[in-house]
Amino acid sequence: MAKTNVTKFSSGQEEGGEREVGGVAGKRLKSLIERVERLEEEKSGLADDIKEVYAEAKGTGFEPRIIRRLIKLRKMDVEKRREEDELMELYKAAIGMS
Amino acid sequence: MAKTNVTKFSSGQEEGGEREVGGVAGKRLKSLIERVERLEEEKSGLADDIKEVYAEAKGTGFEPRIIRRLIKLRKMDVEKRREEDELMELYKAAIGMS
Amino acid sequence: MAKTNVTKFSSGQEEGGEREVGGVAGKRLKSLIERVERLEEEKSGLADDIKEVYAEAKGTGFEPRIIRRLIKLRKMDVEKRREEDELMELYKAAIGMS
Amino acid sequence: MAKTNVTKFSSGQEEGGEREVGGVAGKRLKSLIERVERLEEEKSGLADDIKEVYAEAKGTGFEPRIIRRLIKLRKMDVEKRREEDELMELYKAAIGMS
DNA sequence: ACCGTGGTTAGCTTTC
DNA sequence: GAAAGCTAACCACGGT
Repeated sequence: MAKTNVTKFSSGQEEGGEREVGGVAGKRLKSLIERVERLEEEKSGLADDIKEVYAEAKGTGFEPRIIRRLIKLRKMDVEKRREEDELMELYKAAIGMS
Repeated sequence: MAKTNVTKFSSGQEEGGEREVGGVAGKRLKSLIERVERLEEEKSGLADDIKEVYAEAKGTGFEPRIIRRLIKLRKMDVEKRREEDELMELYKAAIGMS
Repeated sequence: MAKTNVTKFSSGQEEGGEREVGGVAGKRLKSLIERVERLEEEKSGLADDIKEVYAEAKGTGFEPRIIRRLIKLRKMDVEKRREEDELMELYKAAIGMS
Repeated sequence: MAKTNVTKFSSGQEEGGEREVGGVAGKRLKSLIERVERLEEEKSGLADDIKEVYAEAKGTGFEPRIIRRLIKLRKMDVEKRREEDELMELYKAAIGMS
């Protein structure tokens, strides 16, 4: 392992920000954490959107369970096709056609 | 149960589109499915982004495992604070301070 | 929760066996642990067998990667069929044919 | 690379069996695949058995989570001891005590 | 309100 | 040592 960046970093939320324990590493870590948190927020927003769609579907008489199954099946189709393509690539590579 | 909307819907991908089994319901179902699929695609895009951030973190010497734990902790703190705030509001309302 | 079975139980391996902390619960817990451990041993034995088969395959000129892909594809077929059947059941249930 | 054995092999399940693409290699490949599949089936059977044990444990008031941790601990102990033994053998060999 | 199930995520093993 | 595939823990949802 090259660098280790072992950084003491308080887990509390002292408003106003980090004391310079760990120096620049602290800043960097904080930035990483905030990026992840932001992305996760967006992600869970989308999860909520999806739930809304299912709720709406249910409201108009479509069973969410069935829709879920259909979507799963379609996804499996896509994956199967992709998998087949990859296998084909493997074959080609094996016989020197890559 | 009011409406049931049971619609046979082929899971294959015949380009050109659905035969009119289910009529207008088929259209509606298809639309629902596509909305969900689109949202899930975006969602999994974000998941990939998050992975990239962790990869980058690792590349600069931060252990993803630790970062994950920090984020979890921060999330718990946030939720705890939110709950406390809600409780506080409740109390205020109870004593006519709202 | 009915029973809780909170049992102090030493994690060390004093040959000769457990002192009766927890009484009968200790015996029971030990038995459960040993059953799981035995099953996991068998399981990892099978994993080794599988590895051997791949090694043998490789030794006779078959690429393990390709075999893995083939097996995966076959498995996907099986799962897809199962999934389709379940969807069908769901449909039947939805229209009261269950 | 000595032999390559690249064999086109249909992933579908046409009952009645393989056309003779690849000849004897096809037979051999099929046999390999089936051996692996059989072993994996057994393996996943054992995984199910393990789940059952945990379910039973839970039913009688033991928390699976705790049992898992105990088992992990015990495994680590065993491995640690084995490593120590190996090291000991090494030392013995080094000083001519083997 | 709880249980069971299904889906997601993280950690581990193996491969290249 | 990096990348992928696999497995197992966790979490959230739907059903009872």
